[in-house]
Amino acid sequence: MQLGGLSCTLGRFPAPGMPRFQTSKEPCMSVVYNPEAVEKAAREQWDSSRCFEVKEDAGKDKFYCLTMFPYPSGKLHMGHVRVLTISDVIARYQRMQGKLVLQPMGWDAFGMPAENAAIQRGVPPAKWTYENIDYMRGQLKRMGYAYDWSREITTCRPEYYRWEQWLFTRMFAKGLVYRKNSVVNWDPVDQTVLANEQVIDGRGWRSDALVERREIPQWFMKITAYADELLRELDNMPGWPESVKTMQRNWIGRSEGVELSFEVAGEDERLTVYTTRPDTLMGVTYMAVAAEHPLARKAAEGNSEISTFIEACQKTDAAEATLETMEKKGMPLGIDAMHPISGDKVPLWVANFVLMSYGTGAVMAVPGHDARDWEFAKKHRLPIRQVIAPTDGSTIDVADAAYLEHGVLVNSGKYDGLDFDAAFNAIADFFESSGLGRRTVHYRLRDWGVSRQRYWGAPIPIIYCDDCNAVPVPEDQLPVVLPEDVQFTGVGSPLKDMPEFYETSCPECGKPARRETDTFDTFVESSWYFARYACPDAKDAMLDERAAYWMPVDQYTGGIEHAILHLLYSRFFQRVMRDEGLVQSAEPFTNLLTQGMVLKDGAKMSKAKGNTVDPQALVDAYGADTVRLFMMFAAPPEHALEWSDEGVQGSYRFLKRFWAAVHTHAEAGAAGPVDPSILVEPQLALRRKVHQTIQKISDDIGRRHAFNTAVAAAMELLNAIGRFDDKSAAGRAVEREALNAVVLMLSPMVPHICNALWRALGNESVLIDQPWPTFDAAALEQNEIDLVVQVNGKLRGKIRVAVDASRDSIIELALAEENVARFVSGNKIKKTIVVPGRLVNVVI
RNA sequence: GCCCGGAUGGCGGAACUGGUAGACGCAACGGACUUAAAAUCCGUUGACCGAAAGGUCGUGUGGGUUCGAGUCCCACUCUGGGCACCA
Repeated sequence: MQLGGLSCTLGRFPAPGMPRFQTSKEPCMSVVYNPEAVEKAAREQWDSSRCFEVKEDAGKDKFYCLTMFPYPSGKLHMGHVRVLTISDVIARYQRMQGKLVLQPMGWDAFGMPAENAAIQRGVPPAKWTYENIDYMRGQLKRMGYAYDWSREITTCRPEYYRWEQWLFTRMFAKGLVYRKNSVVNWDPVDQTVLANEQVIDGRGWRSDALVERREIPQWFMKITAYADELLRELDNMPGWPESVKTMQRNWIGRSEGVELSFEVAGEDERLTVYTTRPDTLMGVTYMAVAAEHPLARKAAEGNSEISTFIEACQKTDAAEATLETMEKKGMPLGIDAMHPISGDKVPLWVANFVLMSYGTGAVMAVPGHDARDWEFAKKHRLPIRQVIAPTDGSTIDVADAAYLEHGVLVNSGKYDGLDFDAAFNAIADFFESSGLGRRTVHYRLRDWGVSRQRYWGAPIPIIYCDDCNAVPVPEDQLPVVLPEDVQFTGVGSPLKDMPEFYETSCPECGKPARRETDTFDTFVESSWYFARYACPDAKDAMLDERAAYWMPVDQYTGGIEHAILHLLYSRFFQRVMRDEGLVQSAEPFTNLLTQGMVLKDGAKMSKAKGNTVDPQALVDAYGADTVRLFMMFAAPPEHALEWSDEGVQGSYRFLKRFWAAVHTHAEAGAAGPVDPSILVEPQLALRRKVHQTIQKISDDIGRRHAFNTAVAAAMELLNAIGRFDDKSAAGRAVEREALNAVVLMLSPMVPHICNALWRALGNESVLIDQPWPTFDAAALEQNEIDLVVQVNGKLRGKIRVAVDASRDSIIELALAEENVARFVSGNKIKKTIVVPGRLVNVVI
């Protein structure tokens, strides 16, 4: 971004105060808008009164307003500014509604970027993180966000993460965590585990080596134990966007199906598969197993072609998107399974798209009625058999494409003629009665793997003992503190080279034992921080009774990119905490606002892409209010916002006009209260506009969260005030009421300038404690309104009618309108539609 | 590949419940002020036809429903997000 030129023209603001307008009462106020001075004064006022620090008060309506806390990446970026401003506007608006508003801030402080910085610049992750936090905290304060800083949380501090270690041990006791093998991306050159993000086109980002799938033992949390509740409760969450709920429903992916087993020639163990389409069972023409499947391994022993293929299968990363888009490859194993009903031989293949860790590691293939199976069968010339026909009797050819709909069974022996439900039940019954299978409910959702082979994370509180196996660290030995003074090289975790960290004794038998050196996924910290803000200083418990007061969060705001993982994990943790007796509510977030991303050059702003825009330069040039205003005005909050450097000036210009309008009015002297009974038409019109605008902005902010149209409405009103030229006492009273309303209504968005303008208008009170303005219905009343007249749906004229005009008199006026009459003349009117208050449509 | 969004002037967007498409702002152009520039103020600005009145077209593409569609339905195109180790 090029702001060098800007600072030349904008860096030299006129010195505060021009003698002509200076008053002794407000030394830094003048008709020249000086954002730096105005904002500093407001900040000092808020800081010294500590007005955003809140204490629980059972007698008051609480409002917990929260933003997804930032990762301390170095400095604020536009995405932060956008979401934090949205949340701040809501918080300040709710305060004006009389609520006791909690708006806390903290740091999602563990994560990979700190390790990357350590590798690149040799700074220890802890030092880098704490320095970033200090810098970014300063930036947030400069933006004027209404935070209760006394509740600040930093997740890399032991006093924070000790409680998630504690919860983990509680979950261990309840059987909600377990250890199993799972796949990671292994970089064979750097000898390290890579994040999916660090794999580019199947190669390690630094080493450029082909990444391998490797299985290692890892800890899992049983989120699937809550799958059904997490799914069902979505139906009772009206405060969440439908799109997010739909994404979560699909992610959880509940399906009802049948688990059934096939006999394998020469094997004792049967091969089990899960299917939601048992009705297509007679169409199975082959089966596929994962490369890691024991049957594949066994077949590879005497066959170098198969073992080469299996090796090749493992030379790929573990991301689902990769698996789904890569070329589907497979090889026959030379082993046959037996079809459980027909007894036919079904060839067994090994395939690269089947994963051992998902489900049973084996699938039955019905190429006639499954798109992926169809493609694979075509490629490998496997038979495709039609066993389902359309219910409407039409014919299809499975040689052209798989038929995916439910239908009637054909070519299925005794099951022929059955529909989906009947066939499902008949075949499920067959397996259940023969003991070879059973009906099951299956979830796409998998248990949450929380182990990370990284240094900069919270240590997993487990001790491995040769005799006692994996033992959780006892509560009185928590926290397991992550050493912060380490040599970080990037090859493996330094914890693995620190005997002083991992050497310990078994809590159960006392023998020498070894600590777990893996750390938690950073999503663990972000899955409960919202509750900890209620009682950040609680020493003896994860949460105390204050959490019951503040939770659930009334308004949660964050990026749509978190629609699934973070929000689902948080919903899971909230339930774990509930079952531990720590909170009451099952759901952590009552209302969710997912703000769109700030894009630059059509892509998400990220350090990795190098397309970030630094808000600091804008704040330096124009002040925080201009940046806040622009972010609110540029787009509705849910939309992606394509960043453009232009347009910020427009917001700045508006604030200058706003400032000048208030001061010009105030310089002219006092103004009394409005007496509606003596107003005449232009005064009534402005007053009507004022109260219309109050009505609109209240709805825009309070209900719709449409901050962009709220700003537009305020701009319109200010334009109307500018055109209003009435120096009479009544005129000045109306203008004063109008300006007071604009200041109040813009104050959540641009709080600093409004703080100053409120005083300039002669108000002695503190702006942030003012109630939100209410509109006067009497001021909205009108005698006449304009209606649009259409002929056959096309706009042909406008008429002005009395508000209470009858339908007949409206039609009469409409037909009399000159242009309308021209289009109607000589035609028979078929019908006339009158939409009260809007339009007349004459159909000819 | 699968799931969830989006597409409206030169640009960001408005139109909330199917009822005046383009509010508000940016940019551009013209004018005022100025020695000049910046800042500020005033005006014009969807395309086309017309002297004007007014008309025709127009909300990614192609169909449909309706008196009336940016909005609802069907089929596409392009594009953003997510896909379990970025946060």
